[in-house]
Amino acid sequence: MKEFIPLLNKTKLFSGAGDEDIASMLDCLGAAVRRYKKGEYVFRQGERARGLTLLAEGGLHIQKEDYWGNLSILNDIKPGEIFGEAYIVPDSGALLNDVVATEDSVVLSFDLDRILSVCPSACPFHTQLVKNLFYTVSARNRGLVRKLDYMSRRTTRDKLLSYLSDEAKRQKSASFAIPFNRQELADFLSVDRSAMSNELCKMRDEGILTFHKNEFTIRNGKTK
Amino acid sequence: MKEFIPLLNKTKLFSGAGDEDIASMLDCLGAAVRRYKKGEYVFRQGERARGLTLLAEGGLHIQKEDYWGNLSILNDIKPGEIFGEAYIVPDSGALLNDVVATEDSVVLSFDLDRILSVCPSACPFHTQLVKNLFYTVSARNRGLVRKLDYMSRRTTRDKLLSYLSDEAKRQKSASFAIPFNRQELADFLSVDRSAMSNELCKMRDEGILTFHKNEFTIRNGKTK
DNA sequence: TCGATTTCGTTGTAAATACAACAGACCTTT
DNA sequence: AAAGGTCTGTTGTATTTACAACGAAATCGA
Repeated sequence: MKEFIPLLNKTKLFSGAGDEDIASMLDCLGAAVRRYKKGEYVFRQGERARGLTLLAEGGLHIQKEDYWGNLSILNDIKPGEIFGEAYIVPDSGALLNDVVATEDSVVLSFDLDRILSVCPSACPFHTQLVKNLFYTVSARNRGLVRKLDYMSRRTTRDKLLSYLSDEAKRQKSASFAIPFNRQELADFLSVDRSAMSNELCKMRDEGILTFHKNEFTIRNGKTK
Repeated sequence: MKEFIPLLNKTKLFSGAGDEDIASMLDCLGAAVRRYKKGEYVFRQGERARGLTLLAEGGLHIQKEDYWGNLSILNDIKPGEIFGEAYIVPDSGALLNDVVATEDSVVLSFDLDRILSVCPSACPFHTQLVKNLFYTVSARNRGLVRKLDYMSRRTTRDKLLSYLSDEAKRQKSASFAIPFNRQELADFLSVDRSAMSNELCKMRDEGILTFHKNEFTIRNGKTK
């Protein structure tokens, strides 16, 4: 378990913690390691969350598939990020989404009940952990609002531009990679893949942007 | 200020607090009262949040208007609910949305800095407050995910059905009122008002639902 | 290296949506 | 009661999108 300390040191959840803090938290919170092959489900819609979970290695998609097979991708999770954090409170109900490994992944899970209950003697960092958790949930909240902003655009082009320009701003570069292939991007923005592909090529021909696979470059300071 | 204690007693934020707890919190957190006429802005996009805010009376919409005048309604706030809670953490950046009073409203605001910093001696309830705050942000988080679920539907009909059936489930009744008129509902679901009105009437003619103004009834246990 | 699979772009058609314009119902105010 | 305004439903048209099908390119695995 100690092999994860260097990683955890860089996460927002353990921000401000020393190695010895993290070691005692891993123990106090009953951390467990799970490994998933690409394509395997970490959680399924309708389940109860089993605790706070953190991605150590690999990649995940938070997504949902309806009865007709339509896939909708809510979010992309990268190493060091937590997920399912909105379900660690009582009465949060069943999970609304599936969580799927997009590559071979390692997941750490922490005991549900011990996180929000105080154990001041054993874990001096516990207070800070709750605060960090709050920061993280707030950040997720703002991220969801940004996604709603993309989705509220009426046309595929506007959805694409708002997402891509936001991503450029977030990565502080006009050139950036996105964590989706074309089909996944379409499922993320809830549009048709072929229509989206068409629109991307039109924008490329108009000189608005260039791309190669999942690498995009926005031209002319188009940041709206 | 004490006139708000009965209201605050019923809010999730002060859940578990006694009257004396609330009174000392109001003092400790530097609560201030602001009043807004219908149509006035409580916050504007791009501002920095001034603190944690709670709606005491009236109604608010969290919304956004783009350069072309297209309105997008993110959320509806009712008395007892807090808003802007995702911005009380450091480095949260500027507000992404406007907050507008949909009727004459009374808003309580609490001091930003004192909420997450511990003041154990003065406020025995402070620890519980942070926990309640965390619960509330988590609940908001899940609400945003639900909204993303409506918005990810491809057709106006599916957007309407997912929203209305979800609202029926939430209000635990096949008959329920929504906090929007037609134009606002369209701006909430990001669809055209006339097309939406058309679709509503078609569904009524097909026997899927009935409505009168903002009162809807879903028939035949249609809850998908 | 070769074959199989996945990804991506392209096209055509049917369906759904946005937009504009308008009429009637309803509400408020005087 | 009348006038003015708002809200809602309706219709027609232009635009946009979804859907299906296919070929080429890239990727993967043996």
